[in-house]
Formats: sequence, C-alpha cells, structure tokens
Amino acid sequence: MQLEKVYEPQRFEPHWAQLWIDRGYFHAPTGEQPGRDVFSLVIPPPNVTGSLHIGHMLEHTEIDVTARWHRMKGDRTLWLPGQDHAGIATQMVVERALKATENITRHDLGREEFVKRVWQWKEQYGDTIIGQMKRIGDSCDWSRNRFTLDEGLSKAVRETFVRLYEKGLIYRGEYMVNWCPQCHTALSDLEVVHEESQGNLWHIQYPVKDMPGRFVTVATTRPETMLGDTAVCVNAADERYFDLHGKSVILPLMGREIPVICDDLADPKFGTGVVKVTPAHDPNDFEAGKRHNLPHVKVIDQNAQMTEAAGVYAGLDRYEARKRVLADLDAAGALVKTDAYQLSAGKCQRCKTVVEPLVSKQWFCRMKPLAEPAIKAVEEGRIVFVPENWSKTYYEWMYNIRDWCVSRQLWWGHRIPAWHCSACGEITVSREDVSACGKCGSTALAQDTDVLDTWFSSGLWPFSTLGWPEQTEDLKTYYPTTVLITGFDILFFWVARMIMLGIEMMGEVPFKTVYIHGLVRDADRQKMSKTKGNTIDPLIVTEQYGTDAVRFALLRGAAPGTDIVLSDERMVSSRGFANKIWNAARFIFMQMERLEVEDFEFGSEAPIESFEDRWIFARLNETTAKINAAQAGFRYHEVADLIWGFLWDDFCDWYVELKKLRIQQGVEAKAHLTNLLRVFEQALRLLHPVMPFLTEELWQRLVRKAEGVAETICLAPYPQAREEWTDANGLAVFALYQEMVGSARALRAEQKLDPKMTLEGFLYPADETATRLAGHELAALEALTNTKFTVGAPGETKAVGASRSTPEFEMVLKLSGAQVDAMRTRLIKEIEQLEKVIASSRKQLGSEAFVSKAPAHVIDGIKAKMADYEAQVAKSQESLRAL
RNA sequence: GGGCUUGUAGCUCAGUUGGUUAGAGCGCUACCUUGACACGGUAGAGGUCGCAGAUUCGAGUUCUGCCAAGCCCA
Repeated sequence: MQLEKVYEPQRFEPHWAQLWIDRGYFHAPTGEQPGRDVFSLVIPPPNVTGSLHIGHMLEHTEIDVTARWHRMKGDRTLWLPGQDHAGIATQMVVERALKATENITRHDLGREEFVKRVWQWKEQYGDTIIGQMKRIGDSCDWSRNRFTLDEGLSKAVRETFVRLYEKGLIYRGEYMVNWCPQCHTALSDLEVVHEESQGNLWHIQYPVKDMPGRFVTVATTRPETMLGDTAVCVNAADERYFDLHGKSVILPLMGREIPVICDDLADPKFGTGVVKVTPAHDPNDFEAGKRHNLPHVKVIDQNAQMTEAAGVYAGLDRYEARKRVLADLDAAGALVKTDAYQLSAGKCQRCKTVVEPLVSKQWFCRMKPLAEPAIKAVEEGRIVFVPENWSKTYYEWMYNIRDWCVSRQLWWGHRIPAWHCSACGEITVSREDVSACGKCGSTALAQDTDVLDTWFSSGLWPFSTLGWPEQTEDLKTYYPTTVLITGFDILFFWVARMIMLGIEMMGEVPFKTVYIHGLVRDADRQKMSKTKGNTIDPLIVTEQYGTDAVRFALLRGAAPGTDIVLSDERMVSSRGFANKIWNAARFIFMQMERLEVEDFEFGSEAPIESFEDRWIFARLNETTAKINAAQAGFRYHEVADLIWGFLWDDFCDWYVELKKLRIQQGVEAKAHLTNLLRVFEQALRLLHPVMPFLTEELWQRLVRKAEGVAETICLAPYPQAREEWTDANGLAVFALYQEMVGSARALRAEQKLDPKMTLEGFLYPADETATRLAGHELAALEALTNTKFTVGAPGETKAVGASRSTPEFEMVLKLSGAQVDAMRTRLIKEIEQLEKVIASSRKQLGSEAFVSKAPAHVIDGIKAKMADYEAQVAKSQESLRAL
C-alpha cells in the first residue's frame, strides 16, 4: 500500500466527515441497555445567526474529544447539538437586511409578517454553523438537533412559565429597568455592560424657599434629569443642613417647589452632601422615592427624548437637552462649578447604546428561592466546577442575586403566555392559548405583546431538548447530563440559570460537572476581535493545516484555568506531528509490503520478548493509563502531550529504529512486524479522539475488515491499561540502553567526528544489566550509533580516547590527537559540576539537624547518589590522566 | 470599592501530598539531505522559579506582606 509522501489532510477529511454522519455512527442509542454507562452532554447552543469562530472550535474540540473518548469506551454517548434563537441579535440581523434590501422596517410589515420573515431568514441562513460543525467532525447526534423555538421546546417554556407563575415566582410590576432606547426593549442587569469614560460632574445651585440668600448645591453627571427632580436630599446627621429640615427648594429652570428630605441616600462625605432626587430616572432615587412617597416626573421617554413634562425641552434628544439645560443654568447663574469626572455608564451589550433607567411594567422572576437549592447543589458537590475555583465566582453571584427581568419588547421569541382582559383587567396565564377571561368570561382578551428573554429558554436546554415536559425515553436515559463544557462568560447568563431551573423543574441538577474552558488569544496574548483584525477563522486554518492539526494546537494549550494562545507557529508544529505519524505509517506500510503482510488482524498478538518490545508495551501501558486519567480530568493539554511524547519520542525515535534492524536481520521478522503493528494500532486508537481524521484514514488502511471488528475507529474500543504489560525491569533495561546510545552520540558530537563515518569504540559494563545488554544487544547499540564496539572485561586496562562513564558502564571512542583538547575541557567541566553537587550533599549530610529529622529514605537516597557522584568523579579523573 | 486568577528558559506552559542536579513543546545554535519523515535527525546553549520576609533539617511547592498583569461584580 502506498501513502503519499506528505500528509495532505484535505484529501480525506471531508470524506470521513460525511461518511461518519451518513453511517450514523454518532447516533445515541435508545432503549434499555443495562450495564453500559451513560455519557450525555448538550451543546452550548450557538446563535442561529452565528458562524463558527475559533472559540467555538476550541469548545467543540474539547467536547468532541470527551464525547469520542466515552463513545470508544463503550458508554452510551449522546452529544446533543442545537441552536439558540437569540432574540435581539437575530431580530437585529433581519431588520438590517430588510432595511438594506427593501428599505423597510419591521413596523412596516407588522408583527406577524415580520416574524414570518425571520423564520424565512432562519430557513435560509440558520444552517451555516451546522454545516461548519459537520465539516470539522463534531461527533454529535444530528438526528436530535434542536432549536429553542421548536414546538417541543416552546412547550417547555410555557410549562415553566406557568408553573413559576402559579408558584408566585413570576410576577409583573412597575419597576425601574435598564431600557435600551436603540433596541427598544428592557434588558436584564446582565445584559448591561459598564464602561468607564471621562465625563463631568456639574454643580448646580438650588435656592431654598423662604430663606433668601440660602442655596444648596447638588452635583450630577446627568444634568438633564434635574428637570424631573422631585426632592433634594441631605443626610439627617449632617450638621451643615440642620436648618433645612422641613424646608423646600425651588427647582431652577422649572420653578417647581420640591421638598428637602432626609435619607441615607445622601453621603455627607461625598461632594456637598446634598443630592438631587429623580425617582423616575435613577435606580437609587427610585428606591428613595418609594421610602418618601415622592412623585415621579418622567422627563425622558423610551426613545431617549425629552417628554412634555420637560417643558421647553420637550422633544429634544437627551444629550441635546443636556447641552441646553447646562447653557440655561449657566445663564441663570445656577451652574456654579464643572469638574472632570470618571464615570461608568451602563451600555446595551448588543448595540452599545447608553441604557436609560426607566420605570416600566415588566415581568420578573423571583430568584432567591431558586438560588438557594442551586447554591446547595454546588456546596454539597452534586455539581462540581472544573477548575474548582469557578464555584467561588458562582457563589458570589448567587448570594447577591437579584430578580430577573424576563420580558423583552421584541417580536422574535417565545411570547409570554399571559392574556389581558380589557373587561375586568384580569391576567390569565395558561399553558394553552385562551379565548375567554378566566375571571369574567369576557372574550375581550389580548395576549401580552412581550416575549421572554432568550436565556429563559436556554435555561431549560438540558431537559427541554430531551423532550420535557413529556416523560420521554431520552429524558429518562440522558438526564441529568454528565458534563457541561462552556466558557466563563456565560456562567451567570446560562450555567447558573440552568442549574436553578433544572433543579426547580426536574428536581435534579442538569449536569454533574461544569468544565470551564479558557479564551482563545492570539500569539501576543491579545483577545481576538473583528475590530482588531486579529481573529483566526477556523475554517481557513482548517483548510490550511488540516482539522486535526488545528484541534491539536488548541488542545496543547488548553490547560485547565488558562487561556489558549493560538498562533500559526503552533498549528505548524501540530501539523508537523500529524506528518510524523503519517510518515511512520508510510514506513510501516512499506515493511508490510516487504514481508507480504496485507493488513493487521485486529487483536492479533506476537510474543513480547525482545527488550524493545518489553519496553514499548510497558511504555504504551503507562501512557494509556495516564491518558485515560487525563481524559477523565479534562486535562486536554496532558492528553495531547502524552500521545505526542509516546508517538514521537518513544515510538518513532526508538522503537521504529530498532524494528528496522530486526526486520533487516530477518529473524522472526513477521513477529517483530506484528508487534510493531499492534503498538501502532493501539496508539492510533489512543490518539483518535484528538485527531479523528488522520487516525481514521490510517486505521481503515491498516486494520482488516472482519466480523466482530468495528467498521470505524470511532467505535473501536478505547485502550485500557493491562496489568501484564507493566514491566519495571523492561523500562530500566531500555533506559540503560538509551543512555549508552546517548553517550556514544554525545561523544561523537563533542569531538566533532564525522556523522557518516563508522567509528570504533569500547564498552566496559560495570553491572549485571549492562553486561547483559552488551552481550545480547550489541548490534542494537551499534545500529543506532554507527559505531563498532568491542566489549571489555572487568579489570581490563581501558582504551584511551573520548570517554564517558556512568555507574553502570564506561564507554571509550577511539580518538585522533587533535580531539584530545576538547575531551579534556569537557572532563574538567564535568568534574567541576559533580564536585559542586557533592559538596552540597556533604554539607547536608553533615548537618545534625538534617540527619536527625529527615526521613531515612531521603538520607539514604542522598548517600547513594553521592557515592555514585564520587565514583564518577574518580573515573573522570582517571580518564583525564589517561589523556 | 469587593471578589477571582496569574507571575517558572526568548515564547506558551507542566511541576502530584514540601525531599535527591527544576521539565516539555516552540524558538535559538552547530552539524547531518542516511531508503518513513528537512512538516526530518543528532547534539547543545538557555532558569538567583515576580520581590521581601516567615515556618521547616529542607520551599518553585505552605503562610504573610508588597509589586505587576488580567478578568468579573458593584
């Protein structure tokens, strides 16, 4: 069988991606299957407007590695894919498209028609990311793909809303909310991002009524709101203002008389100690207003324009009004001071417009009762965060949780299942659409126009996707899910809410482990962003380097708790690894051809007798155990490093090199080949979750199709450690061999000897293992060092030349006169280094405190080591003299 | 202001419950186109483990303080 000389993933990746799906390898089994563990995971649903970015690629790679590992282990594995309807984002995209193509707004179309258009858009473009996921080999069960607006999931939303409403956990009321004047909707606290910016603090003087010449000065960053002031406030304990208690002031520009109130809202230490109170436009003032029964004067409307109540400023935009108010105050002599001031303004997460705190009627979800059991679930370890530190962030938010504004003034989403009766004013909340008022029977009903926050439906994702509220087979089998793999940026938005709603609706946590991955950054550790232009498009680099190489590059950086630095360099080196495996396979196939072996019969064995076999199987076994442990602990970087180290350093650099010799020697060549194939085949399976395409391509070519053998590596058994392969002695013998080879190579390099020339050398074994190696494996030593060795007997006078000694052996290469100096320099340096270590050991052993307090094995260890060092120094000195 | 995280080789990171010359990959240097692979091989250079104390026979590892960077919440 011929392999192309260079690894070209583009030739086979799309083929396997498609075939895996066509054959249904990732279809999760249904029905009872006793004895098999269950692994289930729901995807963090990407926005339906979205396309795959490098963050998805990381997340999906981690999920895919874990899912493939479980599937190969024989677990009933479900990776459930799906998409989120993403209320505001999707609505904005479609609105923008309508504007661009037809120059119309959603209001021109009306609600029903607009929603129809969004669905059309979704049908046309909503599958983009699905196609991309399929291309990169995500092993999800596409037959179970879900969308948050699917009928079943919408039913789950209604069921949840109604239950929470009936329990009194959902209520409707007039409160101050974050209003986005651009998106025209209320936002939850989480959807508001705070950004520092340079602003001003304006000081305005208000005259006190009936006290000529007495003024109070208030400071504000938003002077336009003063038009809506309904009080000024001082601290009751503030001596400076005792004379004002019970008085009132005259609001400049408006001429309105407003009272002076006493409240802790005013901090005597901050500014003048007097604050203006605008209950309709500030959350703190809103609360103070409630305490003091202050009227609301709403001067800014939902378009961020001034209302009629703003008098002459009516109709102006809020910022225009600010300028005019300031000018007028200045003209009136009421503006006493302007200070530069660092302020933090809340902005809409979506459109970055500064949000306006406005009082409006919204639906809220009471969070405290939901949070308590959710906190407990983590405290009691029923949910574990990995890395564990994230639980602290989780607690921090959960302990200080506030009610959640769940209504949005959008058209795209789950419409709130509440009907308002215009006859009696009653609200009917129902699972089914209603046509008559539950209280008075009137048919003058209208459904609430608001939709629910997108995260409301996402919060139900782990069970709504499995069929809930129906008690489906899937729900019974796959809930609770095993693990959630996601980013920290949606810990509050999504993870916390799933935990709360999962416990509330299902009576059981939605997942047992939450693995939080890092952020993908560029080579300079910068966050990737479109504006910076430093994004890496996963599909482009996938084409360039191959999916497997990109996956591998991501995983190698994915140590838990750290961000992932991705650069071309890293992808190049990962592709180098893929190429290395490719070429190892090429070599192996050549040997098969040579020995007329057609394929590898899965499970076939040969005796493990040679020292390289004993070693490689022991190493393979260690690696297998460590990889399984790393997989279980989500230590993806370790999985990648372990398999890299095994295949490159152990397998290619040593094992393959020795098998070349065996096959060339021709003794039991086929048995040697069989073991070579066994090791390689198992390594492919170990590697498969990480590099699915390359391993499938090679495995298909290598393994014989047969009854009882998986038809794809995706479903082949994941290797497990085998007791009988552990072989400490086998490892030790080989380590000594490696040291011998290393010594010979180092000597050759040090003396700058021609790498192509066959040298002559002497080997003096000093212990039993070395003696046996020198006796049985001299050819192996010679093959890897290009040196002809003579084995010397103990006590024999040693040859003179470039030498190296260890406690186990001494090696001498014949040397020409010119190279003696280099050798002398090296020996002196070596002796110096050893003397240093010996001195420090001697000092330690000479310390009474150490000898009396340190455990015996540590002391013995140091003594033994020191003896070795001393022996080595003696040998080196002897060699030095001999030169 | 509160909270979290991170400072180990030029870069990105490992470093298990404190213990014997602190590791890996990339990059760098020198040599080598040898029959799997130059997307390769061999050898090598490179670190006062952020700083200062404390605990201990012994600290990269534990504790305290400081400095620096990043993130989250108000």
